[in-house]
Amino acid sequence: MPKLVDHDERREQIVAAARRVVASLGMEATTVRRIATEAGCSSGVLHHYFQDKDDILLHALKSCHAGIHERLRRELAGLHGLAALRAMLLDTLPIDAQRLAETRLEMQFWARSLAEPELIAVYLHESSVFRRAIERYLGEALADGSLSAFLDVAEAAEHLHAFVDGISVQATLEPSRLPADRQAQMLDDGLATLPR
Amino acid sequence: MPKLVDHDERREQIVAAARRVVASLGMEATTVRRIATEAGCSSGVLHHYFQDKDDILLHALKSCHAGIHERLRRELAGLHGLAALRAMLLDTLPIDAQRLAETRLEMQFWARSLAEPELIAVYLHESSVFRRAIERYLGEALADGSLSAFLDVAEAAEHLHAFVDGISVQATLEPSRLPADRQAQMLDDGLATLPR
Amino acid sequence: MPKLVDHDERREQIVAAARRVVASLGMEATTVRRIATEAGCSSGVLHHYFQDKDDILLHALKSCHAGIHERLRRELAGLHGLAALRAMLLDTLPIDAQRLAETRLEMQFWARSLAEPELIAVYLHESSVFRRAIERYLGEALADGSLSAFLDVAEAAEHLHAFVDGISVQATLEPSRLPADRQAQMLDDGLATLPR
Amino acid sequence: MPKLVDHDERREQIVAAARRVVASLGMEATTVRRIATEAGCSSGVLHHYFQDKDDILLHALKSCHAGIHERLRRELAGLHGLAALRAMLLDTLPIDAQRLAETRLEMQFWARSLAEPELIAVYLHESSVFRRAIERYLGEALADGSLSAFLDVAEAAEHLHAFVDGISVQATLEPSRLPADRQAQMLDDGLATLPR
DNA sequence: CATGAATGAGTGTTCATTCAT
DNA sequence: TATGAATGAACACTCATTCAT
Repeated sequence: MPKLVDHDERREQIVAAARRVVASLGMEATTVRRIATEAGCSSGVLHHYFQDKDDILLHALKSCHAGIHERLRRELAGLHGLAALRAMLLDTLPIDAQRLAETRLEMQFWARSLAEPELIAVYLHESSVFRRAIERYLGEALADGSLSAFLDVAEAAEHLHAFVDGISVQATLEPSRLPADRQAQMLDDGLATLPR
Repeated sequence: MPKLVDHDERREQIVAAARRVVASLGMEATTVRRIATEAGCSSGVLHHYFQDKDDILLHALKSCHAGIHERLRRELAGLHGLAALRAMLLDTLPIDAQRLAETRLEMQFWARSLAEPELIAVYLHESSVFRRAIERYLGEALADGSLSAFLDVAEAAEHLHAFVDGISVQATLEPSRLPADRQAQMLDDGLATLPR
Repeated sequence: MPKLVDHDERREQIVAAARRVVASLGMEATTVRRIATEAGCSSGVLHHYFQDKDDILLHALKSCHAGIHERLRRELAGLHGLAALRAMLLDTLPIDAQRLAETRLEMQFWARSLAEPELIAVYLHESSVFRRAIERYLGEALADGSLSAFLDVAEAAEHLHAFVDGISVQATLEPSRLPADRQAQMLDDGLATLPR
Repeated sequence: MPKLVDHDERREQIVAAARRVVASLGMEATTVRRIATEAGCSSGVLHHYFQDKDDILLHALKSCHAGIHERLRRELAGLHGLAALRAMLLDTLPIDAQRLAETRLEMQFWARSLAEPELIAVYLHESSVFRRAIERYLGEALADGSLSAFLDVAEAAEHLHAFVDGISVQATLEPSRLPADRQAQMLDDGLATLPR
């Protein structure tokens, strides 16, 4: 009988380690050896589970996205319209250590994406999914009368997307200036500009 | 002191080369040799003018900021209030090749900043200056009556800053979706939410 | 002892796989894992049957030799003198896919032998056996009068050995220039120079 | 002023080191570091002069060929016909330490060539040049009457080429059995079979 | 000042080998 | 006996930096 290892679990461990390293040390300081150390294994083992370093990093990014989706699924259960919209947008902001790590990782990949078409495709897909979710909740808000029927949903989604990305950037680069409550306040103010 | 002039000129050449390399190829592909090649000199010469690679990159970032400030000084001459505000914010968006390069460079440094305190200090200062400029123009708009006296200037500046940063991120990662006129439209829509 | 049969059979499978890999991909591309894959088993199992990689390769070489001997035994049955000599020499030339693979493998081991005494011993033994066989058939040819009594058998054997090795090298490195019939023609021409 | 280094001379030093390493230790034990050590420099410097390891090895092979050609040019000056032919063929045999090293290197590349099209092209060219030289000298021998007019020059060249390659292989794998005088004797015996 | 050759630590990756299961 | 996960040394190669010229 072979050594019993849950292949998928092991991959997850490595990917989680990669996420931690990228988020905390940045992309430039992220080496295969450091990921291995963080994962508590030797460097060679990473090549049993991933093709190469890029493969690990790509999975780290996708894992981050998947984690966010999973969390959203739980948190948005039963929510609709503006309530769902606010919850979702707030959830993507770096309002705690976990989310800050996610945004830091995302920003590392933004930089890398600008030189790597494969990565930018991942971002574009994610971005599109995110905007469609915003549009859905805006649509619900329109339907239940909490927003004005004259609202251009697509445009508003675009605005909100840019807005929360901007907040994320600044709250990540200068966490002390934009603590969680400041971010939430900004978000609520932004949502308040939507026509009722 | 003619030598000194040459000296500064040479530094500028190198810094400009570094800016081009970082903006076009990304931080990871930016090597001292490539900067030297782009600058049309040998790799060794860079260490006569800069302490090390980090020093070059730091100056590249500052040079980018200085260039923007210089441009703003020219473009905003004679402008006040909302007109100045719009012009300034529009000027930071990636609406043409030059500004796109600047944003690409900035985003590369965002990622690097997250692991380098010295770089983040540069960002924080720049960010603060930018926000104060926004506040000044908002103040002028308040004074000339084009904006409601109830506007919280600091808060609005924060919002606008985040908003244009968000637009920048998305227009840089997905230029086809957010061409110049879309960006301008978004900016104008954003400004339109300010209370009159 | 049924286990023993399995044991030897398994060894043969591995050795045969090793021969295929070395002959087709060359020594440098021959890894334990590739041999295992080719043999249809895991990489770890190879160490149950062989001490290490060198041991596998050594057996691959010996197996190749044994296969040739076995084939010669069948093909030379009933043949004597010049007929046997011609058949044997022709049999070692890369005149078909099987023999080409054998020569390719042999050449891979030549290179490796130059740095490994243990391998060169195998070659020397094989070489000596081969030359003695040539001498035996030359002796028979002398005895039956098909060759001149003045022939120096040992010297002629040396010549023929070198000659067929040379043909093998060239036919292996440039198969298109020396197809099977060309090789046979060269061999016959070479044999024709023996004094009658 | 830059450090004065004769670029071509440095390349030659490295190539010479590579030749020594390949010839003495074999291809498998030939690492970039070992070549660097043998050349008396650091491993990084090799990449200033060559693209990669393959490039170094390719140049080592070509350098070996060039060296042989240069030597032949000197040794064959003024020689014609059979005398030139004998001198040339003898020169390629591993009759001394220098030529043995050359043959050992060549055999390392034979093995490697079987998996690398680029290398085999080098061999094929060299092989063709060599055979044409043999044909030229045979033609001269025909013309001056030292060989029979019925000789098939192309075929004889092919034979001689194979023959000296075969002698080389055996003298390299078993130097004690085929010392220089034995090789010379075999070559002369082989030449003696040419029709007068 | 300028050059670019040289260094050597560090990178991603491969691989024979070991060993818990 | 068989597995294949794990190890870690070794590899080719890159690169910021140094320095003799």
